[in-house]
Amino acid sequence: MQKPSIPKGTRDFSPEEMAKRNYIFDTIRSVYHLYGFQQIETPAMENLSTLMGKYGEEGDKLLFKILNSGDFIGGLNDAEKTSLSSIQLTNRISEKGLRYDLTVPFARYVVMHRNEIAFPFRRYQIQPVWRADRPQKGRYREFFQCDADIVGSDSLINEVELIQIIDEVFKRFGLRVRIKLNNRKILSGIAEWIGASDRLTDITVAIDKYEKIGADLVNKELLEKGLSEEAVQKLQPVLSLEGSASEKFTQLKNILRTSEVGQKGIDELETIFAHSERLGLSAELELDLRLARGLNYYTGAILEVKALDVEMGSITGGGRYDNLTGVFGMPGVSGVGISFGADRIFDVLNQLDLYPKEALHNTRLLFAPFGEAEAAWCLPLLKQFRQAGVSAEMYPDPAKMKKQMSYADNRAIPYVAIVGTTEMEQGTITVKNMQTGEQETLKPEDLLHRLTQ
RNA sequence: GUGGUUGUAGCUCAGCUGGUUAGAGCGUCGGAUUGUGGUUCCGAAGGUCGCGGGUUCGAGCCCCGUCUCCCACCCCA
Repeated sequence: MQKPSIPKGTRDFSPEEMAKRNYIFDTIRSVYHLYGFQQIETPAMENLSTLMGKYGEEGDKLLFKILNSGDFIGGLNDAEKTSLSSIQLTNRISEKGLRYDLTVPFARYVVMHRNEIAFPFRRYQIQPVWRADRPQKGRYREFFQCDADIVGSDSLINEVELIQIIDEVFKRFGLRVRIKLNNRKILSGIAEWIGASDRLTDITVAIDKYEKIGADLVNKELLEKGLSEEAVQKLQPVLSLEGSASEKFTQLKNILRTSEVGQKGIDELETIFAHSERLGLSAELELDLRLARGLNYYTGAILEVKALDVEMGSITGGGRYDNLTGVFGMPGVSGVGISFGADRIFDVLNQLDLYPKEALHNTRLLFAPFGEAEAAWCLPLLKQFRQAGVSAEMYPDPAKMKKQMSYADNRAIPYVAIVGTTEMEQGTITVKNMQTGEQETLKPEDLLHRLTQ
């Protein structure tokens, strides 16, 4: 018999891990509700035609494809079997794929349900997504995203609200973060200004690495991508802008004074900054002109969140996309959204051990009967405690007290109710506090009262 | 997808230049203790040495392939 295993980049979650993960999901969910977002779910698999071409060439490669059911090879003749390229063959034998993110399926959802939706539509969605990426620390092939989007509204107030949500969620986690903001329109303006409008994607991909690899290597990459020496030189003062957001805005306005789109981007960000500063934030809010983000459907504000106290990639991302539903035949709908990376947040909270004790809820009371008669006597009590909201369980087998005690110890159950013939006769329970080791004999209703105070 | 690295008990790891029956700690289970856990003592179970092939009288160790883990790219949560 072969040892069992699970696919590369996937994980099992133990009860303890699930308690922690649910704490994360519950926290995010309750903040979403607080801000008036409604939950939807979409299927794990989508038609490949929905997914392909939405994430760029790289993204298409990372899609998990599902083999057609039945005799998927039957429709091919012998010549096709040998002559088709693997891409052509894929198109013939696979027409479904696992979702790569939640945003594109959401766009598909909005188009299909446009007549039922009241716009502006504030929806959230917490589901797993799959990417055929090579796994690494903080990178899995199956992971959860926690998306919130607002579609059908151009207002920058939506961006401000999403930033408030991010701030509130990380405040509740007790995690210090920096929210980095930029705007694709500013990046367009910069590309225009250095005379390389057509190279926007290459520029954004390169400068996105600035923090990691430094100015020299970014410039080297830009030159390799075919930008002129002059254009790269012209870019330098923009990339190295320092100071507060307002100082950066002042300088940027001057640099991009001839670029209409650039000015628009600056105006948008200034509005978002002004509102956010007025409302107040616990997190740091930073204008980062080197922030670019890969997903090429973003058209306006873009944002990313970094944890301050631990080394980890971005733990939340988002931005505005002006025409995501356009590819599904519904033009003119603007949306803006964020996505919490639950799996990375999980890793970060683990490293810093930031879980509140009460979040890792557990059985509070274990009934430890000496035999079957005692167990039967305990059953109604068990029900009574549960009805009063005390999470309780009973050791079901007639086992030695030592074994029942070590079970309670192992499960970290704080109270054990010991019931033997003496207790049954007297109608009492002997309760042991597992932390202090103290033990006393009480009437069941007194114990119940104590545990529900 | 490219390059590198790793894999021995449930976990963390030893294992000599290739040489008899592959070890330790922790954990698990049983007992010391038939009404009491966390400490202590005694004992036991648990391994096709990731998988497949090769070299050799002989392979955990050498060679090839493959899978996995981790790291750097690519990209991203």
